[in-house]
Formats: sequence, structure tokens, C-alpha cells
Amino acid sequence: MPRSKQYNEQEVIEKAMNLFWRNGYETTSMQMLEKEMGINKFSIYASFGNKNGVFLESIKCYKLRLAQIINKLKATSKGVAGLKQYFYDFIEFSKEKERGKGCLIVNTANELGEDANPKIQAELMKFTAEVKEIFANKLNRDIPDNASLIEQQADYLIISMFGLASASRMFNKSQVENYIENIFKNL
Amino acid sequence: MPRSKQYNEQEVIEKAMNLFWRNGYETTSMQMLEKEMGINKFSIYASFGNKNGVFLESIKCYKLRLAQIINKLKATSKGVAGLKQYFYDFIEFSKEKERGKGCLIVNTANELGEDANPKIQAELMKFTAEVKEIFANKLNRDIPDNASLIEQQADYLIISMFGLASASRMFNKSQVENYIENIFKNL
DNA sequence: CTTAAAACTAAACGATTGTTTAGTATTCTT
DNA sequence: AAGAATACTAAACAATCGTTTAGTTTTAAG
Repeated sequence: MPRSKQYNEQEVIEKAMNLFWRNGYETTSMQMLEKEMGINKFSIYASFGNKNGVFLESIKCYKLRLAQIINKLKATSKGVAGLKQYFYDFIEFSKEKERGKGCLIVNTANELGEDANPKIQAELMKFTAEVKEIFANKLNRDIPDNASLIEQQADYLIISMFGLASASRMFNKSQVENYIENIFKNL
Repeated sequence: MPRSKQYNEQEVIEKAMNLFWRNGYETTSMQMLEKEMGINKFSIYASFGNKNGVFLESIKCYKLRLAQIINKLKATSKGVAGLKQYFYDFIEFSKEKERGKGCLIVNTANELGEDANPKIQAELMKFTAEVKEIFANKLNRDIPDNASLIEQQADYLIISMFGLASASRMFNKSQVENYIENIFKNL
């Protein structure tokens, strides 16, 4: 029948994701997306519905990228030491040039208010809960079966991860590494 | 000579500041500012130049508000315990209803990219450095004169403050308090 | 080939962005 | 009371926002 798509949706979303990651949701315009993705606005809307759709797909894409270091964390037999390595891996993961790009999820959570799109909010919450659960699983290796303590420390680490994501955008390498070392001093 | 202003610049900036604090820089439009400040756009431009000018004045206003708990920190004879109290004071300071508003400075740092207005960027950096210096002074009370250790711990605390600001927007009270307790476990 | 469905280009949509301008109302000084 | 300087109102500015639409090109099936 008709002609087939001349672009790969996964490829163009990867480009969109990087744009959102660097610039945030509001600052990233359809014009910028058009240019970066290399396809016409019509094609963007045909493939993803609207700007929100592009963003939601970008989050999926981000999770896939992040899965590389998340899977490494899941796989390690180390407990707390593995978590600490994950924090270091994240710095490398979010590195841009001098300063880092932070975390797309954390950047978005910090940018959007309470009246933001519910789908996006739900996605952020869900993702945060998932990562926290992975943290809790790792903690379970080094800590005797103390559910409430593990819960507490997992909360501590997920919030510290928010701090790390912020910090990677503002502070230099030695400051961020020093931050990680201090986080894990009392675990 | 002519008629005098029918509004107090400090009062209307306070309202603008609260709007920026809740919604962020980009999301806050001149239309919203007009409504919230209760004066016409012309008056806003006459008093503050442009949107950037309103924002810069809002930051000044924010610093004045924050000075209440900063001064309390400065005044206390306690060292680390005083710092911990400051973190708790900040939660109260940034409280909105269920979730907090975070910190206007941190919110802005997280929202704006590297191509943001240089004046604003400089203001954020300057403020961050100031608070870090206050932290360092307090640490000096409990730690023997070890300049590099104090520098390290002040870095740790200022980044943790970024984490706290983020966390106050996303996590509930017990999670945030648990976070603070963990931060100060090893100080 | 013909044809029809989908992908493309490019222009325009109304709404809203930050900013300015023209015109009116007010008030202090002389 | 007259005049002049400033604050005000309200409308319009160009530019951009996210989104849609009309028209053309491509392509694969009949």
C-alpha cells in the first residue's frame, strides 16, 4: 500500500529525550524538537500525538538508557558497596561536559508543579518507587531482616539520589564525589 | 509634582516571589504576575524593567525571608546541632500544604539550563556560596581547625540542602525528617 | 498502469508569550 | 487655579507557543 516511514521512531525519540534532558520540558519547544529529531511537526504528531506524548516516550527511552547501570546494580552480589558504585555510575551516566545533565526524572520532578500533567506525575512517582525498591533489595543483603530499617535507609538513599542529580548540574566532580562518600559513611 | 505610586514595591514583589516559588520561572507568565501582584503590566515594567527584573527582585525578597532562619542559625552557639536545626527550620519555612515548595534558589538552579540569563546564574552561585560559608562557620565550632575537612563537610551539607529542597516537594514529612537524621548521623 | 492509502512539506491556525505604546487620570508644585 | 510630571488603563505589538490543515509526493497492492 502506501509509502513507509522514512524515520525510525526509536531513533528520533532518543534525540528528543536528550533535548528534554538538557533543557527541561517547558523550555523544549516543538520547533526545537522538529529540528533535533530531524522530522516534520506533522510526523511528530502522527507518531506521538502531542508534546506530552513525545515526552512520555522520552521517559521510556530514558529508563532504557538508565537500565544499563540499573541492571549492573541489580546483578552485583555486593550490597551497600554496589549501591555506592551505582551512585558513581550515575555521575558518569549523566555527564555532559563540565557540568552534568542531572536525571531526566529528577529534573522534571523539580520543574513541574502540582498542577502538571497527571500522566507525567504518575510516571515520575512510579519510577521513583521502582528505584527505591531496587535500593531496598540491595540493602537487604547487608542488613539483617529489619524491614523498617531497610525502608528508612532506602528512603534516605532515594532522596540522596535526588540530591546527587541536582548536585551533578551545579557542583564540580570533587564536590560531587565527596558528597557520595559522605552519604555512604553511615550505611 | 505628579501623583505618587498607589502600590508598595516591596509588597507586590513579595507576591511575585511567592508565585515564582510555587510555579518556577518559565511557568510564571506576566499575565499571572499582573493578576497576583494586583497591578498593571505597565506598572510592573515601570518598577522592575522586565520579567527578569521582577525575578531578580524576587530573589532578593526570598533572601530576606530566608534570613529569618539563617540569622537564627548564625546566632546559635551550637555547631552541628544548630545546623541540623536549620534543616528542620527549612522544612517549616518551605511548607505549603501537604508537599513543600522547595527552595526558590534550588528550584531555579534545577530549572534553568546553562544558557540561562547570566545575572540569574551569578545570583544563584553567589547565594549558594554564601550559605555554604555560613555552614562552614558553624562547623568550625565543633571541628578542630581543619580547613580541608570543614570545606568538605560544608560541601556535603550544601549539596544535602539541595537534596532537602528537592525532597520537600516530592516526599512526605516522615521521609524528609528521616533524611535529615541520616545526613547528620556522621557529622 | 491505475489507484488509494499513508508519509511527507509547508503554511496557517488561534492562543499566549514578553514588551511597548497611545491616551487618560491623578496629584503635587507654583 | 494652572501646569507639568508621573501613574495609571487598556489596547496592540511582534514573536513564539502547541497544534492542525490543505496539498503534494511516495509507494505498494490490485
